[in-house]
Amino acid sequence: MTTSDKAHTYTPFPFRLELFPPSLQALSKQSTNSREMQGGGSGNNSEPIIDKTRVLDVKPLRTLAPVFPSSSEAPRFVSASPFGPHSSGFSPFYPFSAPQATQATPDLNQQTHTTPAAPLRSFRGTEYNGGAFSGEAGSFDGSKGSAKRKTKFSLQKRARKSRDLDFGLSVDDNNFVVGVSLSERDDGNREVVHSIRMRYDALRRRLSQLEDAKESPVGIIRRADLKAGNILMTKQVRTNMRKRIGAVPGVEIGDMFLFRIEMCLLGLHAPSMAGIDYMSARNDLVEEPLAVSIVSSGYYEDNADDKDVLIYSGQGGAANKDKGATDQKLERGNLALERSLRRGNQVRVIRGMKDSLNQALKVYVYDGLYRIQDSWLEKAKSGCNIFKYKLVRIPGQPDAFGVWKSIEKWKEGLSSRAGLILPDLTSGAESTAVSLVNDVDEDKGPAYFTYVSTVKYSKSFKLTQPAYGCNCQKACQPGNLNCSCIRKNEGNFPYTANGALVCRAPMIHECGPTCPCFPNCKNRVSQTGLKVHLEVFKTKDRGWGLRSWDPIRAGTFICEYAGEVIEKVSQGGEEGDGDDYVFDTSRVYESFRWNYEPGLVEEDSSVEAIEEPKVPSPLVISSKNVGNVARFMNHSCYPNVFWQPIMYENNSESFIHIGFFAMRHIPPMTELTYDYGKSRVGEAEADGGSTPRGRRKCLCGALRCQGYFA
DNA sequence: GATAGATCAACAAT
DNA sequence: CATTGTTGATCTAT
Repeated sequence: MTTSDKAHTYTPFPFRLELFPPSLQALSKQSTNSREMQGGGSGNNSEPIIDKTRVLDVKPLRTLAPVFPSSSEAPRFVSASPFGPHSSGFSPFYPFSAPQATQATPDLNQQTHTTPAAPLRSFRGTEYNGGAFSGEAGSFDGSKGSAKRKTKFSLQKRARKSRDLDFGLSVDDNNFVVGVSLSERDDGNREVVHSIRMRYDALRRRLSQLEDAKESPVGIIRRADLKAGNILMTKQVRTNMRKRIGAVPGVEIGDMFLFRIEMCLLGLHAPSMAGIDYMSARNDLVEEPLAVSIVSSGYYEDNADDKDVLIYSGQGGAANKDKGATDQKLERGNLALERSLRRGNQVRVIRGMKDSLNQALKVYVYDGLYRIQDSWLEKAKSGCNIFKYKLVRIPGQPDAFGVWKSIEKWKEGLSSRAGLILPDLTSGAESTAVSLVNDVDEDKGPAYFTYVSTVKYSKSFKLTQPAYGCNCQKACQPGNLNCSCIRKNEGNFPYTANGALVCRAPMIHECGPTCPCFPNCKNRVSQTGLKVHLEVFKTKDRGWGLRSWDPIRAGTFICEYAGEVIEKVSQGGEEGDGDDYVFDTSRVYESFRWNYEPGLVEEDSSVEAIEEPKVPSPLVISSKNVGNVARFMNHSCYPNVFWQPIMYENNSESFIHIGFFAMRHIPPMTELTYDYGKSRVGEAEADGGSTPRGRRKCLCGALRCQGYFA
């Protein structure tokens, strides 16, 4: 097989050769070698050698006659798929040094995917994409300042009006069903993928919230993940339904998932449970199954220690309550993997592992494309035969699972973090250490400041409105409307059982230090300190930034904005004083949609939660001299973190805190960013194209970067 | 009191 | 249309 063979096969997709040019050749050679070696026993590599002589009673897989000449590596039957995986949008990410934008907004850097220029924007207000609520954002164009409040209410009305037609399966004139066009259901892109993911998780959190509030007998298993998935599947809010070999448009290496259903909705891995996804491949000679993706979840005895090599077990044969373990058969997924080995096909690999923050939960990472290099039969612990497949990662792809592995080692102290300056820059002020790292230059740390973990109000800024807490005697129970703290949240417990924020709201009311409920009350999420292991690190061109060693699930509380509440400086030239460390609720922030769509939940047929934050009076916090990790978070026009006002009382006084929450799932080592907003002063100068006076050039790198901020 | 293992209902794909 | 096999939350034992 030669490169030109490939080029010929993939003629419609010229990106293909740009993808992993050196590795393709290298790997082709490898797999050819391994095929040649098959008759002779073990390969010539140094991977774990399995004693094949111990396997009895079963014909070796190798007796299967190859269906195609070995040169037919490139499967013709998929020639119609949009292989340009990240084709157009292929932008490698550099987990340890890249500017945040590369990771946080890789999708927006390129938009030349195969999706036809469908009038996506013309769809009603339920459509939103990632952080930029484009459908609505348009209405903000040119709007200054006060326009925001007005829109907050009109947004509600419009959304409700648009829901008059049944959200069922009917397709409207534009071929859209709930915001996903027909063509996007076949072939996705980054925007659609982000949109579906956010809608899914918002719906899932809302369903969890409703379940939490029900008084259901213990032992009942609640699967909000499946329920949300089922609703979106039924409504056709899904993409990449056309199966394909190779990359899936819109899904990037390193993307993280919490539920199998998420991967079904995105077309990354269709089966909701089975570990092997395959498709029937046909040419003039035969029809045979070929594997397209696998999930290594820990259910079988896989070996997933190596970041580039995965020893994967076939499916079936596992013991369950009705029957004991049996030998696996060479059928379905197992057969597909075997065929893919012969054909040298790429196989997508999703690696599952325990969530470092909660061992009971699982996280999945899309680790890119692998090729199957070998297969054999092996005795499982049960004594039955199981198939084993050796998958090797195609070189040249950005690290994904490898990053997680490295972090594991840093945590265990097996290898130290390169460039570590301080193991804990908070000197114990936070319950979780915050690393200080610079692997970019010689800078030994940010300028001196005093670390505090919460916001400090001076006397004159105390709010004087009457403050009262709840009277709950234990932990506040979701659904208990006798709890005044819950009533203040419109009767909804603001957090799921896992502690994720369900919805944005004008204000979140938590139980305060003087509420009588137990300290383990789940309505104190923002008061229990840092939970994720954060790292302050030197960016290439934007000073210090913040990122996490732990995966962060959408809705997770990250930290609050600590500092000193200050009297708002009269706007004007004075801001040139150089206080870059200011948070100000009165700035103009990009509107975006994060909450669930009520039309998708029976209980919420006509209620729409208002998202825009609302504080009684502008709150300005300076963290220049006194602050916490939040002061290191950089701005992005396409952020992955948002702020949310939170109020709770202490000794009959209410205080507002600014909490930061994850907008979407954030894989480890991805820079955390939020929208700094724009000050209203100088807004009129903002149309000139260049950075207006007093503003700062934005380096976030997002496609929709506005060019400046602050 | 973390933590591993057992249990069980859910449900998309076939 | 019934079957299949794996999942994620919860329960139980250590």
